[in-house]
Amino acid sequence: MSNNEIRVPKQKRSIEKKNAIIKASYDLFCEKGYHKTNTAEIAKAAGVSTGIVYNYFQDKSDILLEVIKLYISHLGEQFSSILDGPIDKENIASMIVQFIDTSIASHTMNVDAHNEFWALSLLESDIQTLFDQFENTILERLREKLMAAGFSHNCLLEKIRISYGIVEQLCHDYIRHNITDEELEKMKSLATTTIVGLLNGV
Amino acid sequence: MSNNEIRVPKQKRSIEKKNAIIKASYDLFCEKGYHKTNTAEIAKAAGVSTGIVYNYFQDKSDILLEVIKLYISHLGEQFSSILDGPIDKENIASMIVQFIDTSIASHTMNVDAHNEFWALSLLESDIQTLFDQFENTILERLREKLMAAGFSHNCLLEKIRISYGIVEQLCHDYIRHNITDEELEKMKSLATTTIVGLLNGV
Amino acid sequence: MSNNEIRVPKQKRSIEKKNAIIKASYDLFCEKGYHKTNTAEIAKAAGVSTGIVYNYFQDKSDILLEVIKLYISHLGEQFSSILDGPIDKENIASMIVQFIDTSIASHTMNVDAHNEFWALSLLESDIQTLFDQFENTILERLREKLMAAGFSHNCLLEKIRISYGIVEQLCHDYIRHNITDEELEKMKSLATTTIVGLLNGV
Amino acid sequence: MSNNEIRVPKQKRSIEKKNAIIKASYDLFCEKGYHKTNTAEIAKAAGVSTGIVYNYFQDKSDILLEVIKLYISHLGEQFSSILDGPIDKENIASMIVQFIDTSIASHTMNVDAHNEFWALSLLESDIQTLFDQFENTILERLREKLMAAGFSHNCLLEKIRISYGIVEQLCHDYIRHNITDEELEKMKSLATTTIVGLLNGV
DNA sequence: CATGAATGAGTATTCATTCAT
DNA sequence: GATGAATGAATACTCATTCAT
Repeated sequence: MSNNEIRVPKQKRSIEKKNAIIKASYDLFCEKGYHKTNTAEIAKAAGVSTGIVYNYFQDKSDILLEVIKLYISHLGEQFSSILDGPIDKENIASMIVQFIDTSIASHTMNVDAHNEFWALSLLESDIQTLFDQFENTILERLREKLMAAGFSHNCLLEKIRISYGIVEQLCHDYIRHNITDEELEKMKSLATTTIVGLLNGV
Repeated sequence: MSNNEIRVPKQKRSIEKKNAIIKASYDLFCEKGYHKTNTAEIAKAAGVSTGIVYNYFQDKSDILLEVIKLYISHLGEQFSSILDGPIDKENIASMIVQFIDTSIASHTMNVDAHNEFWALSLLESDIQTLFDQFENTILERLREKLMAAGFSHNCLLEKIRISYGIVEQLCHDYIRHNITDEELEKMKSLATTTIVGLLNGV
Repeated sequence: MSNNEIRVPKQKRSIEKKNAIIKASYDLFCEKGYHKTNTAEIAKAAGVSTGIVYNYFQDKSDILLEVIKLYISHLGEQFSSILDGPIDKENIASMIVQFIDTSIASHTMNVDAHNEFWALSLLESDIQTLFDQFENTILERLREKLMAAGFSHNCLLEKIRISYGIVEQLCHDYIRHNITDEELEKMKSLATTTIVGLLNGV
Repeated sequence: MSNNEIRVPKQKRSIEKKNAIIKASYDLFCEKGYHKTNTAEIAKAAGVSTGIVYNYFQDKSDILLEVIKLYISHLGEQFSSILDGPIDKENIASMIVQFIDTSIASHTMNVDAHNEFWALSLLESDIQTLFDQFENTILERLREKLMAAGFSHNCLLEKIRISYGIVEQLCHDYIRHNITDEELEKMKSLATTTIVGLLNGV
């Protein structure tokens, strides 16, 4: 009741400290998992006392939320070059290859983060919402890009969702090592062809 | 660690007791989640003492493993009618629709179980392996079926993996309520067409 | 939610253990006060583990409630000889003297317990209720006794309440050392006379 | 312990600040209780920084002591009209009624303050001493008044102590709602008669 | 085999007090 | 003097696992 007054740090030092806590938590959650990381460890890794953590965060799950936001912003950055760049209807295949490669890189770069945060998103609706919003934003931006590039408006969002599923499955199979490199190449090729066909279809 | 003498129950009563524990755990994990269910609750729900649980299971995570196996066997049963039945190359579209509907039903029937166990699979490699094996088995059986039905062997497994991703994404979007029923119908239609094209493609 | 199942111990060993916890808590609360006694100390003093405490008690304040009940039962016992014995209208004065002496002895015997538990009764309504019930019971039993002894029914309970106040003040003054022994004797004498007059009055 | 240099504020602003802290604490202690009020809340309510509190007070319990003094001075004021006014031996009954009414009003006005501070007085000897001194002062002043009004010197202080106990019990019963309004009236009447008799007695 | 009482390590959070600025 | 960010010790309660009976 009384101590709900979480500081919104405006001073540079405070912001740095809050970010240090988020960063330290991010690393620990990836390394040990959220549930197996305790607040004392977070404070120590961030170079602060245990008490001060609660000046910046409501509770431990509040830290998690910020960590997830950080993770999602990383994801966003990785796709920004594609989403911000121009799309040419003629070169759509190369753009899809680029998207696939970026997705694979993004998943591979930090498998632990992906697994941990994705798992937590399935368990906590707050986090689920964040991921859903992110996914929707990305897909919507893609839709606008593709519309601008002259692709048919017909069922465009649905086509993009299906395409997104194809790419996700590809990443999933790759990360889990269910497939060989040879298979991956075949899948990439098939995926690209399929998506191109889908987008160009009626 | 030293007490590895977990009984493999052969007596009928023992087997029933072990199954009761697994069933009770399954229900509780779906209802409350694995982490929020404690062993005392499991024992009580199964109608046994807390101590006896450790005669049948190494530890709590060992119970989880059995529960996951049960869940996976449920999943397998749901797809068995499709996988056991005949596949006709001409009617492939209707078979795909059936597969999609079964997948959606399977996910929808117990969203909690799906979320909970899927999340745990991301966090524990033992469980991940079980799911991977299941996925591989299903996809392999599909491949054999499709080969028998006369589909081109060329990249067939890769095509199936991509198709599987399309269906999973569809289920995901449906469960998360990101899409309307109208969108769902469009996606089902698109998905079917795309998969048919994929399987019939070069 | 799930662990509200506080055992009501029926086995002899369990009852002994529960009583050991209550007794140890009683002593510690008197010695250090309720707030400055932690659950680890209670468990240690009772010769049990910290965890088992929560098999018998809901939480720490639940222990306090039982301790208060024990204290009140002690108080009750100390007055039982007076409340159970016969009262003769002619010898009412000596009975009052006896009551005063018992009250003083009761307060003096364990000043710490009196102060601690009385203070807590002012801060927690649960405890206040227990004390109020005790006071009401005692006064009611006195009323019945006095009625049986032939005292006027008129305003009898009110007279008893006032008399009770006189005795309490006396104990209070004695314990706080506000008064000398000489004063005490004078007050006892005055109190007795006043109460006798009150009870015999119209 | 080493920093005993608590400032005795002489500047007007300092005194105001100290008083603001005391006043804010008084209100908070009544509202939430001493233990459930933290120093950050006190500082905020007083409009000062948390650090400055320790320039004026040794520690938190030192604030409490000042708050108790304030409370006691409030109590004193409430009785001053009676203690300062003239007492006529003939009209002693009405003066007693007035005293009773003032006592009840005083207790009723802020039951929380009464309970909280009275409880703390039982737990802390410093506070106990303050209350004892107050009680002794009041009773002594009453004694002087009554002597001046011509009442017998014989056992006068003892008579007053007993009378005081009667009034306190009355307030206690009233606050705890153990008694009905009808009972209260009877008790007030009986109390007055008893006290008058006591003071006029040998 | 079976019981369920007992263990005790583990953890998020609070808050009086200090101290760099 | 004044600030309020920072400290870190303290504590109730949980729960997987064990073991005496």
